[in-house]
Amino acid sequence: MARWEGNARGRLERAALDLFTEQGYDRTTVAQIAQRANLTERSFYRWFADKREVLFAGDELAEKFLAAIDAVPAGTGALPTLLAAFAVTPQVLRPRAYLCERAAIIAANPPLQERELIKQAWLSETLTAALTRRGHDRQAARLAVDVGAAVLRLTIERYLADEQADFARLLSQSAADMLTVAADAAPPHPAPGKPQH
Amino acid sequence: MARWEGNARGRLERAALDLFTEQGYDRTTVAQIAQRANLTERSFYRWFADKREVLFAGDELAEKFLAAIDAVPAGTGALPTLLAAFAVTPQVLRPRAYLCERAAIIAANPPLQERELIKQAWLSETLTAALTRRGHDRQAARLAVDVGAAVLRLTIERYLADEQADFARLLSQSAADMLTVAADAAPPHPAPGKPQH
DNA sequence: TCGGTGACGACAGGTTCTGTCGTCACTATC
DNA sequence: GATAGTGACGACAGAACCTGTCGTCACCGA
Repeated sequence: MARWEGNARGRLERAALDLFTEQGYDRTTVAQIAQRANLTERSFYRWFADKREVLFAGDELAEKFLAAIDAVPAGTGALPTLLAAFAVTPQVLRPRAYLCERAAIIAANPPLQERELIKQAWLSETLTAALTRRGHDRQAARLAVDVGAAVLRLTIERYLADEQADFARLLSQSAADMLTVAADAAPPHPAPGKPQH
Repeated sequence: MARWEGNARGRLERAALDLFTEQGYDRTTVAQIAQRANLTERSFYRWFADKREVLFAGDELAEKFLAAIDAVPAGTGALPTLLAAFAVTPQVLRPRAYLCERAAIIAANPPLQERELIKQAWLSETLTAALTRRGHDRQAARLAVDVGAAVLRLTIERYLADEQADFARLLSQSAADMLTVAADAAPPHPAPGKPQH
């Protein structure tokens, strides 16, 4: 047979991406993916925990973020720390063509969206833990991560929509927009130390 | 047989919750749930799309939020609109005992967490659409929803942790905390019209 | 030369979920 | 009342996902 060709994992990823694009996610079976990669269904499950995971391999983004957080000077606020870390995103971003093909597949399939969301949730918890280790209060850290994630989401949306965009510039623009939106919430209960006129 | 007992859906929910608590989510089969409810496996899938959905029925929260948004005066900012709507949460919140049992089951099972996340994501999109219909810019609406969701998450966490808590009070406290965290993000790039001293 | 290790195929089996069809209770209408 | 329509249900078959287990083959170090 076709054993020992090497890079079995990569062959499976490539076969899966192609088949998902050709005939849709739920109309392709794991057996088909394995067959195209010259492997058996059983071997697929040795490399990936389940059918969806073949589209979600790799934790480089989280690792980059954690390393970048470590590089931020101690004493920096939680949200500024995150925004500084997010600036490294372009270093690990795949080419736009790949991102778009993958995004189209995920957007069309609820099971894949579930996996995407749980990965994002895991990233949020990882970042929260990192901030907590740096001395931030747990609830404040989680709040900062959630707000930071909102900024990052908007930044990526704008980045994918604009071929020529500069990531760092979009990031600070989105942060500014977030500030505008957030400041709007002051009226109901005035912030301490900010007496009404 | 036990046909026509009535309230088949409710019997299935009760049986599922009990079995999940007794022996765990993945050690209970759909056939077992159906059997305890005096039904067949096939009937389970007539009431619920899949095994997980039995824990996630009901959209009262989203409906309440949408109605509350409609009641907010036109011209109100996106985030204040959301925070005002969130104040109706206690009206549809189940008893703490139920929430805790359910939360324990979900916390112990990744597949259920995925379903929880996708329901939250659906709620976010629903709220974003509602704000957009009210004339808000789409990106700004999404930003407000994400920030609002962060506030709501923190509020609910505090609410469940404190038996005597008043929801409205916790909500405005969390909003204030969010403002504190967000304002911290100003330094990197000064907001327009806010010259540095 | 030989034993250990890792990748793989082959096979069996459990569980989830869907399609299809026939049955039975309820209801409306004549 | 007889009749037809509708909805809930059971029974059966089957595809796809995922796991456990075992034997085989290539590679690597002693």
